[in-house]
Amino acid sequence: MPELPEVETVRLGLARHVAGRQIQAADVLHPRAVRRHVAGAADFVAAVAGRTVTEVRRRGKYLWLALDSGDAVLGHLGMSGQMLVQPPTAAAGPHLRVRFTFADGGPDLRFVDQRTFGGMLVSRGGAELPREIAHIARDPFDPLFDPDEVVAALRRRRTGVKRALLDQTLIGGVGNIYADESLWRARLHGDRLAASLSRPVAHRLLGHVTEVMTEALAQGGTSFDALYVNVNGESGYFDRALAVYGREGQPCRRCGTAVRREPFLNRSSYFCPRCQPPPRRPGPRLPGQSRPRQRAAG
DNA sequence: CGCAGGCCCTGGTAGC
DNA sequence: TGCTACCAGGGCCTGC
Repeated sequence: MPELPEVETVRLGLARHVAGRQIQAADVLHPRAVRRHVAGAADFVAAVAGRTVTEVRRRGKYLWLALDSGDAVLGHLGMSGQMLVQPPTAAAGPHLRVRFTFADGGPDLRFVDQRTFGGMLVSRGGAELPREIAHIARDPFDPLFDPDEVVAALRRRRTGVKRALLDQTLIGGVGNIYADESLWRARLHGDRLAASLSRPVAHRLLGHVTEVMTEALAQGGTSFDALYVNVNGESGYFDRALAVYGREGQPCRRCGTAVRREPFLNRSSYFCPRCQPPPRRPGPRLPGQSRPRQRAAG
């Protein structure tokens, strides 16, 4: 699933293959792909036609093409989105949602998204930073990312530390995979109350977050070639390096204890029950804490 | 305002 | 074989 390292890999690919080129036209093949462009698909298309891509930028899991008009084509890959650079003659796959052709007659940019959680919009005047994502916090790859500030904010949260890590208004770019991996490295259970972490422990956790995503980016960077801007939907080459995510029942790489999977926010958390002991709960159950599977009412 | 949880969506797969 | 249920899950939205 595309998290920060994967999105940054895509950004690098787009910067290489799309920056500096003039868009000839855009074609929206599925309305849901531009559902967040409230002015509609026709307006989206009109806003990009004839514009030149000046830069490709990113914050957290969002990325955008800065245009010479001052606008931006803002995109999010969701769970299954891909930005593919393909020859205009390449056949359209079943999940092609938006296609951009270029005035130079070179490769198209194609937004392909099976599950349609992703999408695009044109942000007016958003070339520098789209206002639509002003609430997204800086991510660890951002030069202005301030660990002290994030640690302070984290320690103000009265919720589980994993929930806090996934909150994009606190820290950008962390998803389920890297949250679990970071917590394993820090030997912390995700249900630990964020506010209960000491300042040094919180700093150490943040260091692991940065470290694991940096390592993943280094792996992701190896896996795209000239005409294919990699996302590949899966975890990429980094999946073989994962310590806990997706490894239910397999031995912890540190202590050999079987990795456990538990329901978490209608998805899963993976952790080592020995290295990452669940917090004791003397009082009422912590909200958001893992609990046995419950069926939704209805 | 902080926080919890529902919902959106589809293809692959497990189970019956 | 064909059906159902489940799974992946980021972010927006609502409600408390």
